[in-house]
Amino acid sequence: MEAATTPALGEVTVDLAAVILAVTEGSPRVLTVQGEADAEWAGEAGRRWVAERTGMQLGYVEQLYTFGDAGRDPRERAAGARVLSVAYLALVREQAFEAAGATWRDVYELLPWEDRRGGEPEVLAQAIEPALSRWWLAAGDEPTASTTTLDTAGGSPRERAEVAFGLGDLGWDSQRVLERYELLYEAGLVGEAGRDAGEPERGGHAQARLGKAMALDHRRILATALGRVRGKLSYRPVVFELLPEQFTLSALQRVVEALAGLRLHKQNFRRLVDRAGLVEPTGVQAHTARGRPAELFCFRREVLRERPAPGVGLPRSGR
Amino acid sequence: MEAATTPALGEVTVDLAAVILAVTEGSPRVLTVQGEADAEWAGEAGRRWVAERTGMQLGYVEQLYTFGDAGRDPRERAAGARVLSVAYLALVREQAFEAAGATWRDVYELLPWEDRRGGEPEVLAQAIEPALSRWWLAAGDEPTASTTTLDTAGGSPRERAEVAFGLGDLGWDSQRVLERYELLYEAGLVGEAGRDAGEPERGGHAQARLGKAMALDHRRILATALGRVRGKLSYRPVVFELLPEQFTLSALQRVVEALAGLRLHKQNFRRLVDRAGLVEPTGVQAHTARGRPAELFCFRREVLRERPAPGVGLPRSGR
DNA sequence: TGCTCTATGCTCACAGCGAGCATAAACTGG
DNA sequence: CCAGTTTATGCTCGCTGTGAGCATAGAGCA
Repeated sequence: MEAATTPALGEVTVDLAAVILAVTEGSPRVLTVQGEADAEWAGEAGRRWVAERTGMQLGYVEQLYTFGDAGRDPRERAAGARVLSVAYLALVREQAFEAAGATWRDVYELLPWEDRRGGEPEVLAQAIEPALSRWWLAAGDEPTASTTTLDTAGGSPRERAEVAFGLGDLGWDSQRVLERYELLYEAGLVGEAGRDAGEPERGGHAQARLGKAMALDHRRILATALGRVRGKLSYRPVVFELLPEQFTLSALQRVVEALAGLRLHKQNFRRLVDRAGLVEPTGVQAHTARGRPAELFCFRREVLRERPAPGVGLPRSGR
Repeated sequence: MEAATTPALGEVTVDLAAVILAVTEGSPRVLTVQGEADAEWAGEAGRRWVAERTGMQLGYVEQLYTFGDAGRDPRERAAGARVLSVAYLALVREQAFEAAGATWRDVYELLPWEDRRGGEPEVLAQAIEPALSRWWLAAGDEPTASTTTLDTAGGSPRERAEVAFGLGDLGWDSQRVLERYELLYEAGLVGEAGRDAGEPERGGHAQARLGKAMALDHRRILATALGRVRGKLSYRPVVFELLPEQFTLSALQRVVEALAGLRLHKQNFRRLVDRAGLVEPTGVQAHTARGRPAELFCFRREVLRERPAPGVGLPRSGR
């Protein structure tokens, strides 16, 4: 690591990655766009950049993270340069599945352990817990990397795993998406880990890989994005970027649940968005297939002037 | 802006910026280090990179933001390339003022309107409010830029200013540091604005500039960092990265107050950190100059296993 | 009509937090 | 030694937010 003072000029390649999220039919979907582009992105130029590639009109856009780990892109070896990806997160409204040739992927097919709407997914107890505990036993109990930092819980592989996945009596923190993915990666439980290590494809008896792998480090980027959105839900009105102008409270709740990967208490959810002033009734009834018809609501902009952090506040421990 | 599809290879220069924060003698201080370096930073290599330049041992480090606006660096014109800075935020413990030639600067000399520990600073009512209202009157009431996004409050210059600075009966949100700086920049109230526009230095009768200017967009980066730290305070135990191993609750409170720029209710602060399980008593008394001696406490690591988001939770509206 | 399904209203209990009163333990100058 | 100052620490009151559940409303269907 003596390279720390190496000048970077000309040795770094920069590209852009956009993680576009939508919620369709009750499931979060992702569209990843990556490519070279001008460095400026956050403004209108970035919206156009994506629009050109996907034919979509982006709503909310924010910078997500800049990924630059060594070995994250095979082009590095080819070009002899570090490849840096500046990733952006964008939210778009529910829309046609196949928009202009773009292919949406179900987020929870890529990160199955993140969906707890149907209770704790069996992949956790069946595959993840036993594999992780085998891993931390093998890894020993020395704290990983930087003990200097108080933040990254504990430090020992075991403690990190327990906190990230809420094992034992610890609660599930829906925002720790990246921590979980990185643990699974370190423990070799996701396909990318073996691939990046240059292992051949595993055969039948091998450990089942969790979720579907993605190209490069796209799944890590997706995990970062999902964690970010989940966090943002509780203090910014980002959900409304994913919904049509008017919606029923149930629809709103379904979108929140889809992103959070949690089931929420219905009455309390209504009370929350109502009393927080996030929505206002339109007086119009939705025509529903079954059951009592619901009223349509819309986002109440004034809440931005009233509350410093308007959001839907997920429960602390999802179980 | 047809450049959106321009390939970036070779046209982008990347460097690193580190914003190092400490709290000394009750005031937050900043040390900015910028320079070319290897792209990988987050890990040990980055700590060494800073250690080489400043002789400091970093504690907590996280990636802050990647700055890449056009025109942010004069080298762009020279090199004909966009300059991208990947900025990191680091926290270090209270230490000698002059560490190995590094010069600390008082954060609130750079962003004076952010310090409300002595009540609302007079610069707000005296200079900022009148200048901002002149600005929004001149700017008209058309929503700025992207109305597409529901998030960025309101959109009209006036509403943005009112929300960011908590004008009228709106509350002060200590985290909106960047929003405030950018508004002042847009309104031409900080020195960098005129400089970047190529104006000559203002003479006597000109509008007084707010706070001390910094090179390039360092002050914007600092504002980003301060906002991030303030946010982090409430859900991560980052304060303890700035304090010695053992500390009195008053010392802890002073550091939090320094960062938040707010005065906190003493008894409630004690109750908070105590009942949240953030600290544990050591049984040792501190030898104080005056008043009843205080007990020394230390960070309680177990809290990381008990709470999903351990932090000190600042009040929503500081007034 | 009774059943199912979804929407909506309301209550209870408890935790968290803002504000303030009260006391404790050191030092100071008379 | 006492009164006054200063800082630390303990405790209470009241409001709000939130988790959990009971109950009712309104629509379609057998």
